Amino acid sequence: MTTSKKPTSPERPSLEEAYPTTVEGLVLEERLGYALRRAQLKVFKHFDEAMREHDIRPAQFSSLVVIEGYPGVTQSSLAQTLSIDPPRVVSLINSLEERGLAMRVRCKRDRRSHGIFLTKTGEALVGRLKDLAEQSDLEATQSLSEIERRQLLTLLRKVYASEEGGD
Amino acid sequence: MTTSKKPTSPERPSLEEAYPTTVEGLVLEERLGYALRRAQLKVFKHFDEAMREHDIRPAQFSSLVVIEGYPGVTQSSLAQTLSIDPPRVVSLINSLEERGLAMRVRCKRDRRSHGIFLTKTGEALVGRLKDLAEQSDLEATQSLSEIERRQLLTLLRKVYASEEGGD
DNA sequence: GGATATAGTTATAATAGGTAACTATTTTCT
DNA sequence: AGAAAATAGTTACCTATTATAACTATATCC
Repeated sequence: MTTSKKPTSPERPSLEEAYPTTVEGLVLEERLGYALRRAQLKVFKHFDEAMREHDIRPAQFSSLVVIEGYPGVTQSSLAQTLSIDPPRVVSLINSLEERGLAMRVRCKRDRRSHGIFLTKTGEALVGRLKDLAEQSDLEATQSLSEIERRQLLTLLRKVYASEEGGD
Repeated sequence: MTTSKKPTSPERPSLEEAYPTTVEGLVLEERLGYALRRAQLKVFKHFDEAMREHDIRPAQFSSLVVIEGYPGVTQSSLAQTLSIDPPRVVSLINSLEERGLAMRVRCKRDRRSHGIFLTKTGEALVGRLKDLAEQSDLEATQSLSEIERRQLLTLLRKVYASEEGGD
């Protein structure tokens, strides 16, 4: 209906009164999804900076950490753990393998699946990366006290851990 | 160095002992960035479902809400408020305009800039969308008490509001 | 042993997000 | 006033992320 496409303000909008260049989100600030996205944006920005030297992206880091904790983990297992889908794992592991950080080992029992292992370089690197990530998190959340940071982590885990209907 | 590309486990990895299909994140669970991403994934999934009927994406919703709060807001102002860059705003407003939800009005004072306004349909829709978003947030965070939800929001805002070095 | 399921892969497409360069207008400075 | 610089928006382009569908090779089930 074309009649509904009129501007809501009477006839001539009050553009003479310009708003400051940045306005507050108002209702938006009450939205959890929005707050999450903004906070994540900030934390990831710090993370990127911290990892730039090693050219490691978030998903690569997560993979490395899981592989370290579970040497020989399968790709499907990794996919489920990280909540990403199989094709994504392929390119992820490819990139790690190309850089000599991890490698696939064909499983003897079930030759369809691969176990993934860190190389020596991979193992050395992931140790360093964990420190950098830790420090990056702290910097990104400087505005929080240690208690608040812990609280935040707990609350976030409580949110995503309850996979009710899900994937 | 090729010598470093050997698997860390002795010679034959213990693939015989397969891990369960989903393993825990271990160190990963201590990472704020990871927790944020996972929580955001979940909340956004709910949001998508809630908005599917109206085919509205998160950025479109945010824009609509800001425009509603500040009728006549300029595109650059919107960009700064939502922390996105100008080209992104263009396609965003284009999509809203094409669907008859918002419209650009050239500013008489400074004819370089446009004020953005909701149409009548846009205004009607955003009211409905805000309810849906609110409900979606509640569903996505069912595992939290009302107090915890409030706490989480406060902590998240505290994180992203402190724009220290950044944009 | 043939149907079915699974692990991984490939190809492909949609989308988000970001940079650089361009147009139109306004402001600044001499 | 007029040239130079700045600003708002746009366009074109490029990259990374993520999801989907189809394919292969193995393994399991009846």
